[in-house]
Amino acid sequence: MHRSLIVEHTQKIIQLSDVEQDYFYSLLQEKTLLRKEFLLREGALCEHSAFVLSGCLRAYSVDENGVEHILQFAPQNWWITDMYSLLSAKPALLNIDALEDSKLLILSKSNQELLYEKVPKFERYFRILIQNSTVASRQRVLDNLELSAKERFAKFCKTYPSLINSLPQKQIAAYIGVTPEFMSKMKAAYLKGM
Amino acid sequence: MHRSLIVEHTQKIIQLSDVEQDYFYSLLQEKTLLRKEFLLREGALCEHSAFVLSGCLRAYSVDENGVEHILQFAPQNWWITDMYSLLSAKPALLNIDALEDSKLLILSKSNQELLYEKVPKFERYFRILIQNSTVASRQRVLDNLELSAKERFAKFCKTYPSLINSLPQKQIAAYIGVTPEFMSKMKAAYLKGM
DNA sequence: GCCTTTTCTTAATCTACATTATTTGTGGTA
DNA sequence: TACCACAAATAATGTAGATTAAGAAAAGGC
Repeated sequence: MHRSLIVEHTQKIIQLSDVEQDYFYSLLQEKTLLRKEFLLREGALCEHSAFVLSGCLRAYSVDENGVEHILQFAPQNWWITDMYSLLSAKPALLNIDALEDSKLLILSKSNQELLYEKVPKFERYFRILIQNSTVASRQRVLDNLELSAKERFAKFCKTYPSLINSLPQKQIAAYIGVTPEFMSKMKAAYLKGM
Repeated sequence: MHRSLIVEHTQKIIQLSDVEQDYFYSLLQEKTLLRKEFLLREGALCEHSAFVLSGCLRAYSVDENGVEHILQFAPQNWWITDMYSLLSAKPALLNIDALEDSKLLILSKSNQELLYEKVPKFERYFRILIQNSTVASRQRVLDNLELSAKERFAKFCKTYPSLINSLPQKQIAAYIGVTPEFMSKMKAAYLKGM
């Protein structure tokens, strides 16, 4: 069942034979992460990517005042990693931890390279995922430049309707770039306007 | 000479035979863009990527108040496109124009697909470029969340020292996300502190 | 089912940066 | 040589969102 989730995900992008599917799956390692447990800590070397089978993770950094800023949420069917550390082999700038108990499939960097070598189609699979990720993060840069906090909040609600109800409000505040206090204020104003 | 610039660029990432180089180059089309001329306008379909041989381009969007926000500068040896429009075949959200007279090599979407098919190594080439672009834009999201305008300015100076002197100050302001007036103020304070 | 910890709300005050307006400098061109 | 469009500097005023502080509500752990 775990297997079918990730296989379905790849099949949306590339066509794999049964043998290729088996080989891919053999390179993955199951892992359970409890709420608040870390997959990666700032300063460590990131040597894996993780595919989320259930639960939800987040990637974030902590600024000099101890405030957390969230780069990415990873609910079911999302990949998450510190791509900077993974590619450059330098210490991670990000923390990755679980917002709730989660099940993962781990792909190590070396297995990923093996995969590219043995099944070159995966170059395409990951290229397309990364393309989508680039489009999204570039759009987010623009959103931060041109939208007000209220507009970013409204856009988040529209883009990730399922996350709005499943995540603590303060986590969403740390994603859209406002304090929890201001987030609460915005939400109150938003509800009043309905 | 134009040819050697882009060939050198690919050779840093993948190894190509002479035949493959020739084939790649045959899919490219030279183009000159004068200062202020557009490569792409918001609302149009983006069907190309461009490699900059000389000069400098920028990708930006215009908000509801008519203010420009710059997503990317593309000086020599950079690729630029509206990846969202290119991939989704939906109208572009970005404008791309030249900040100075520029020479480009254009790769059409259909030629890029042909290239992937004929020389699969290019899957790797573009995957790696896009990975780097993702890392950079994700880091920029974090910078916008956790750094003050002054810190973003200082970081820009460190990251793109050559652009600081070649670009108008107001373009840099539109990139780091402040008004030209505040940019001027910051610069004065920055110079006083030296 | 209780206790602890975390999350959310409200409100007063504060500040980084925007807005508006005016002035000065500068390369292109007629 | 003067003109014009555009880039940059300076300064007064305005505001979105931060900070601080406190109490209320909800959720997790045992």
